[in-house]
Amino acid sequence: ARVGRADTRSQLLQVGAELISTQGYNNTGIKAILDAAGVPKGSFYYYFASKEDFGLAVIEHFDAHYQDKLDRILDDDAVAPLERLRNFLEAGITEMGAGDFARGCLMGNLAQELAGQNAAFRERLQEVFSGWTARFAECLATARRRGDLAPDSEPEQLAEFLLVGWEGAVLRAKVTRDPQPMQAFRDTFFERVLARA
Amino acid sequence: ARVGRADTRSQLLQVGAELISTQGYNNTGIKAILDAAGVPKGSFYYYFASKEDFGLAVIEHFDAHYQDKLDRILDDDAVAPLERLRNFLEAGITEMGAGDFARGCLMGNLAQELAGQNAAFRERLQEVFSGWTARFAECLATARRRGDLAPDSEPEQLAEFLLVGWEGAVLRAKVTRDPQPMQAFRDTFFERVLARA
DNA sequence: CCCGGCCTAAACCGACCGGTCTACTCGGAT
DNA sequence: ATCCGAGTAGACCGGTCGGTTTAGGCCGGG
Repeated sequence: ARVGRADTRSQLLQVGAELISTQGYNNTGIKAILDAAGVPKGSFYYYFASKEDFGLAVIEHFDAHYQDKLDRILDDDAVAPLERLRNFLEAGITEMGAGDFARGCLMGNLAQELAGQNAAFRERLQEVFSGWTARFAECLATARRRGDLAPDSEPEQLAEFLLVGWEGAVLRAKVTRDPQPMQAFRDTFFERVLARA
Repeated sequence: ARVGRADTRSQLLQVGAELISTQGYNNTGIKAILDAAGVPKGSFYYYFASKEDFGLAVIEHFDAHYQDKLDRILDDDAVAPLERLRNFLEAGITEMGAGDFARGCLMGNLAQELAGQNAAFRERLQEVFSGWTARFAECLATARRRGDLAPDSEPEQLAEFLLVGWEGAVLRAKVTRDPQPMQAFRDTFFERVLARA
């Protein structure tokens, strides 16, 4: 039973992540999450102190799973480092297509809605984004070491540029409803930003 | 009186734009807009059929004013075209600072919250973003004609890249609460994307 | 066998949501 | 002098919001 109960918590986080990434945080009521998960209200406030506490837990939950994805793609030693980055972007395009280009990046959604107003969310999101850029930078540094990037390239700067541009491309794709902005960003990034060897 | 009344409408749009750009669309109630504007509820539904209708009018209102700003900066013949683009980015950084990096881009906010769910908003935002990239592309084409950009540069592609990256930089700045992401994007964009002559 | 705590279950709360409705003010045309 | 419509004013509506409370089912340890 203990196990089944722990599942209730993570099921709420899972369902919450899906609803928030499609509808946004403010527009997703607790009741909607509960209904979608088939869980009564009492359970929600047993596991979470408030909606804010829940939202922060959703970030935690999402980030943990996303780290696994980054491990799988960006630490794949069978693939050249720049190709790993390309695979990461490709995976993002596929995911966006799977959600009909209506979902977007959960962390981006939360940042847009809450970073300006809520310090706790802002600080946690800052950590998540910093973590992602660190992973990109790591990959880019490896590429530079192999000579796939010019020696004067700055991995951290390029990594931040990638994160920022990619989030923007995802946002743009939500508006166009097609993969074109993401594909165009990917191509321009590789051809005009990274092309330097 | 007729004039004073027309002002009520645009005052609602103005106040609405401010509140939405700081709090988001879903999180901004009509009552909050009314209170901030000192206008009773009856007037709101006299001028606007619904909150959605109001939101679309806010886009219209904002876009019209933004076109003026783009005219002033991007058509400034006294300045070289690439410098005009730089001035545009600089103005954005200044504006973000004036709002303590908590406000962000109104169109970006609306896109993030509504593009995935509401077709009317998505289509209108698509037009706005297309209009902006067209202005950027125009400026970039002028630069290419002057020889400030390599002849094989593609203005439209670069313009889309700029829009996307800039929206992402604004989002990132909301999280870091400082101008660094926007400055870094600007520098990398000019040094590594446009540098080619 | 029964106790005590984990967890479910849902009725319930005040506040607030978007939206409706009616009463009213007031300036200009007749 | 009157009337008419533009626009103001705000009470009011059903529904939903985030959050609280009370009750009880389930299950392991004594």
